[in-house]
Formats: sequence, C-alpha cells, structure tokens
Amino acid sequence: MVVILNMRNQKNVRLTRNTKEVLTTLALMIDIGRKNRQWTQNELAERLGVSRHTVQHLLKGDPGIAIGTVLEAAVLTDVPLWQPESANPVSFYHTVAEKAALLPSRVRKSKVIVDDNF
Amino acid sequence: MVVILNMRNQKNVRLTRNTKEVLTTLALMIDIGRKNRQWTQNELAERLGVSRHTVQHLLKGDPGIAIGTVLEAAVLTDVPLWQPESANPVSFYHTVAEKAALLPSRVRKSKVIVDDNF
DNA sequence: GCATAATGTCTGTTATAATGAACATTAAAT
DNA sequence: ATTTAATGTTCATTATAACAGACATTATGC
Repeated sequence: MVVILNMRNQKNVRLTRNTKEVLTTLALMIDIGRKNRQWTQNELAERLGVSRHTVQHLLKGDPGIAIGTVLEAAVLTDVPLWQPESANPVSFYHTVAEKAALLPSRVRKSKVIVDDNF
Repeated sequence: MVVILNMRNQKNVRLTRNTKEVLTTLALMIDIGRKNRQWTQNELAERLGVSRHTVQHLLKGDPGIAIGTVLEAAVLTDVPLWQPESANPVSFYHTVAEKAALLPSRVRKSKVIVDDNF
C-alpha cells in the first residue's frame, strides 16, 4: 500500500542530490558576488525589490524561492550561468530557440529519440 | 515624490532584460530535453511531483515558479547549468566553497573590493 | 576591548503559487 | 480525413512563500 500525503507544494518536492548541489552552489556564488560588491543583505534585498527575509532564504539555497528572484540576484551579482565568459545571452538564446524550432510541438509515444546536445 | 505600491511579491519584482532572457532560455532547454525524452507534460509533472499546471508555467518561463522545481526539472532533463560538459558538479561546488571561505563573513562599508572571478 | 552595524532568528499576517478538475483546442499517428 | 492523445485555458480552493517588525547575536572597524 502506498500513501501519498499532501504531494502538493515545494516543500514536498523530492530533490536529487545533484539539484541540491546546484542550488547551494548557486546561492554561494551569489553571496560571493554580494560580498565582493560590498553589499549588505539589506542592499541586495532593496535592489531585488524583496525583503531581507527572502534574501536570507535565497542565500541559504532555499528551494522554495521564486526562480525569477534568484536569477535576478545572479544577474545583479554577475554570476555566470552557462556562457563561460564570452557568448552573450541573446545569441545563446537564439541558438537554443533554433534547436527547439526543429522539434515537433507535441510528444506522442511511438519512436524513441534520446539525443540532446546543447 | 516616489510611490512604491505593493512591492511585495514575485509579480512585482522588476526583472532585467538579461534575467528574462536566461529564464526563457532555461525553460526552452528543459522543454527540449523533455521532448527528446518523449515525455509528456504529465510525465514530467509526475517525475517532479508537481501538477501539470505548474509544469506549464515552468515551461513558459514563469518567474514565480519555485527554483527547486525548475532546477530539478533541469537536472532530470540533463540541461547543463554551468559546466559546459566536463567538470562534475561536486568538485565545482568545492571550488566555489573554497573561494567563499576566504571572504569575511560580513560586509562592512569601508574599503572597496570589486573582484569576482569564478 | 568597545561600539555598532550586519546578520541570525522568530512570529503573525497577507499575497499568491500550486493544486485538482473540467473543458476546449490542436497536432500527430493512422 | 479521422481519431485521439497532448496541450491550452480557466476557476475555486489551499498551502505556503514573502512580508513587516522586533529582538538576539556576532563579526568588523575603530
């Protein structure tokens, strides 16, 4: 017998070890950027337009924080996401968008494709 | 006179053009991974432990989705975050952690440092 | 060592993200 | 062309992220 209880919100989303690793690393990089810029948690909160309370959770790697807020923090503190250094985000987006355009708009179970080289 | 109204939640967090770009690119990459794996939105939702509704918002680049959910989706669909190909996540984390350990635990306004090379 | 600003931690409240369900639409396989 | 599964869209409800505020702790600059 399997009982699923309240499988509804972020708190109950099972996170892989990998995901936790990425999450804490990202938070750490943002905090490093913040310190290098000599910003207090309050200053970062103001720049983001959120409360200090939220920033603290963000810096701890809380999985429940809105992704928009976290990415904005990453951008403000110059944390590199994909592009190692060069390769501006816009052109990278277009590269991805072009790949996406080649795929069918829906998935329908029949043939099997396992290929995704970014 | 400056009026700040309801500057409280994710909906009101101003996002940079850059952040939006990153957000939609990430969502697109996840969707590509999903399709390559022949997963329906429902299947992805089940694997994530969230509703299909949430998955749809996630795939549209909704900034309000919990970052834990989005990163988990990225991991499940093999979307690379930082490391172009090699460099496993664990060692990368330690590299960042070591950098962080060298910084003071608090920020106090006096001298100015502007350096953050990841 | 001292002063104090920065950070840690807690609480009650509010806004909203996430949910489930239902129905409409549309693209892919036949 | 037809069938039907996948996706799009809406809605009321519920769980919780984010909030303000207050106080405790502690690291940093002096």
